[in-house]
Amino acid sequence: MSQKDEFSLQMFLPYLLNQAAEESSLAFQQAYKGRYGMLRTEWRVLFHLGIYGEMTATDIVTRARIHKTKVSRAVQKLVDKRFVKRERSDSDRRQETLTLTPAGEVAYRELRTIAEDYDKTLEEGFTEEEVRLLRSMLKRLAGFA
Amino acid sequence: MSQKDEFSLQMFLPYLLNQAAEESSLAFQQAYKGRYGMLRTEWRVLFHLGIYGEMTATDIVTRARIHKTKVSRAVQKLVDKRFVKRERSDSDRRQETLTLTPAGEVAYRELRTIAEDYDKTLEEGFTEEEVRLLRSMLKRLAGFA
DNA sequence: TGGTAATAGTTGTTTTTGTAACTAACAAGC
DNA sequence: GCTTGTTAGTTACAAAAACAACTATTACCA
Repeated sequence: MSQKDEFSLQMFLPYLLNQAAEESSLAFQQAYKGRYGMLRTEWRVLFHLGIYGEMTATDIVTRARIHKTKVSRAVQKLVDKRFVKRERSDSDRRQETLTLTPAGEVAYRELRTIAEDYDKTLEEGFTEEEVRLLRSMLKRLAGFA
Repeated sequence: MSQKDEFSLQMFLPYLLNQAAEESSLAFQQAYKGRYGMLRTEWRVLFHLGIYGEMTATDIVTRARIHKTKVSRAVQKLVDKRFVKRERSDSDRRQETLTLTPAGEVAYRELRTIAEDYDKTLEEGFTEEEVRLLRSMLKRLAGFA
């Protein structure tokens, strides 16, 4: 299968980023899907609550850049799984404050440990400096910087 | 919104990679979706044929790591758009050889130019050496290396 | 050569996502 | 205090993805 055209998909950053993101997400997906039957948005919501504590759905929308319908559905599923407690706020009865239940805390901590360990295996073979630079470039490409 | 937990999502490579991939894909999506009404799998198939020339659907499945049902449906849409010609192979009548039509070549070349230009804007602000390292790390994370 | 397995690709069904429209609560101005 | 606009979150419907089952053809091998 020789090249007809000298352009390479592996030179195209959006393509390369997507492939790297998909490949590197596979093993972690086993964890949250396999153990807890979660979808991608669900573990992200769980982690946001685990990391930042009490948040509203809109806080998560803003911070994680997930569409509000996806957040709404993920929260509903996490509530069904008894991982998240949802309470209408007294000061503004439109919004609801979300917090992890004890079971949610346990799930978060287990998944966080898996995430940390897995991240270390991804870093294997690269130097600390390389990883530091990779993260900083990715943050900028992601628009975090 | 202070941190309750010292773990950071921005330190977790799968998350960071996904955010960077999504953000960096947005602008290019405008091009293939807006101009040609294509989906992600469609431009990828188009590019594979543009780059490598004649291929079978399975070749694309293997090389692009896209599930065969997605490839099958993307090919169908590209055939409907008159961008791809599909022919049963004589040597093995199970497989079909795919090639770009002249209109497909035109679309490919236009999108490739947009891709190249866009890639350059993504690289802005980084040194050549940084970009080289980024690509090499992403290739390894993607399992290309 | 005839039977079983493997491969190429498609189709049908179920989940998940995307988009728009919706309800409920609050805010602001007059 | 009414009207208009905005915000928080949900729901309904359409589009797309995931997964499994299917047809047709070829390969293997006893």
